[in-house]
Amino acid sequence: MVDDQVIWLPAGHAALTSTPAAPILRIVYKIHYRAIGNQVYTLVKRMILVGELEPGRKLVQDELAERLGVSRTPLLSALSKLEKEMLVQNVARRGMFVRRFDAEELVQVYEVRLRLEPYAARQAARVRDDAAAEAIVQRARDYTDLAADPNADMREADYEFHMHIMRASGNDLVFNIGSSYNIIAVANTLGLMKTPAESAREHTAIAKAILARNEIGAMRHMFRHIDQARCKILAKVTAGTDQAATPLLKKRKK
Amino acid sequence: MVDDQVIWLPAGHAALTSTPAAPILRIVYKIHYRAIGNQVYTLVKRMILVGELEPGRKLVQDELAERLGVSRTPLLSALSKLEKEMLVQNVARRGMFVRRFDAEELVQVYEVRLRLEPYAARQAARVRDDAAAEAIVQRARDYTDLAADPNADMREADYEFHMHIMRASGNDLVFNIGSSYNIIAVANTLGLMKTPAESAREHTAIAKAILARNEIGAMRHMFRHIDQARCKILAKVTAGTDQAATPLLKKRKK
DNA sequence: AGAATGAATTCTGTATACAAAATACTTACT
DNA sequence: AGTAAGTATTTTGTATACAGAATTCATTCT
Repeated sequence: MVDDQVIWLPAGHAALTSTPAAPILRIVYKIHYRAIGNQVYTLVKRMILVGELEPGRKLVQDELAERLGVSRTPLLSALSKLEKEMLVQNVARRGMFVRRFDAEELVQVYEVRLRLEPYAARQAARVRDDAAAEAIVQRARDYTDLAADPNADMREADYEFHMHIMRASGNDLVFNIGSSYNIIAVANTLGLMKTPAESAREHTAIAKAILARNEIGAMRHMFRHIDQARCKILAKVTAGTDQAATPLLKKRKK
Repeated sequence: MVDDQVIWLPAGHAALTSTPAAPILRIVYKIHYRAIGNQVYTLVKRMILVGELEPGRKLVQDELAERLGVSRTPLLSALSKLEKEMLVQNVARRGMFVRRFDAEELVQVYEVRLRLEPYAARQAARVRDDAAAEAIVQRARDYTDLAADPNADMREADYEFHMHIMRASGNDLVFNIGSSYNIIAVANTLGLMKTPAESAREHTAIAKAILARNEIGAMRHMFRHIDQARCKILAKVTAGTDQAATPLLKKRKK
């Protein structure tokens, strides 16, 4: 169920993936069979997120199907899912287009993240097992390492860190929502909201709190982490508008 | 984008639905064309939510396609979307099954609702226009009226009330998540957590706050409304641990 | 009779086919 | 030459076809 949401690190997530749990109890000895449709879904999703299929681009079905070496049938299933994820938009009788996100939508994504991710962090701190905690700490380290390189693309590392926490929360719905929609924010480089170094510090603090089973700390750190980025986006969006940015928490002034 | 998520009251929601916004600027004079695939999606979703297709039931593609009078191709797209919504589960090479939600998953749904809906109510109170406010108040009235009948099925009215608020919040993503994951409908699968009269009172309070542009009040009322139901479910879950509280009615036929 | 084996059937996953809509291209006309 | 009409081509939306896996049924063997 949680499967096939993974984009950047299939290997890393594979370990986290739960088995399909057939409605009929029966031990399945077979090697994991993965329908072409799902592979196509994952591939196209990656192509979009990586930017190989840029926003606004029309996805000609024959062309894309041939490129992937499959027929249009599994491609259609994949595109249907992507449409539900708002990554792709179907215009009747005209075709599928890679969606273009504007700043306002980005704000909405951040509003949702602001509600869900602090909860996820708190839950992760509460219910995490050692493996999950270690994985999160490792992702924070990875992010920090990568942040040293000023030219590095931080999106993958950011995605991994946040998704691991949602996964560790034990709330599959949150993880599912995250992998379906959170990526949107990641995929959209409206410019970095913070310096990588800044984010790296925050990631480390969050990871530490989860490791220490510090529920409130994990929640607060996560909240601030997201709220700050949200405010920066809001500022950009409402540059000329009266709609005031409403920080739910005052920024700390140093 | 927000289209085709609607289950119970297509007419009511149709007015709320935004037009597709084609990537290519062009005025479309044509009458709204609705792909069979989307209709199939809506129909199957309704069949599942209404219980016509009960949890655990295998969806034989030929059978279902014939019943709907379409081929398997649009059905597959629909099922792909429903799979993403977790309403349906695909078991490789065995088929699609209507998912069964256990109590634990219900708790997860409530945890998510508890984070998103108070925010939605607050936003609705802030940005609502008069039409939206009136619609919400009306839904609260409808709910109250229906609650007078002790045998009434409250689910539709509940769904309508909550979805209208999410829609009025102006955050399409929240609305999308709500309708995608059937958050409301699913949350009610174990039966309503409160008496209809109790809920009716709370709905009225929420609607009133939104009408009065009382942001904090709307948020608080909504929070309490959901939190109480969540607590009751939690109680059920923890209480039922000794006694296997999973009513699995196996239906084997033929 | 009951288990085991194998054939027949059903059903999924995927490819291909086809009609109608949309788009691109030609040609005729002013 | 520039525009409009008409024709050809592409592309979508949907149906049908088909191979092989899963399931059921029939048959044989003990």
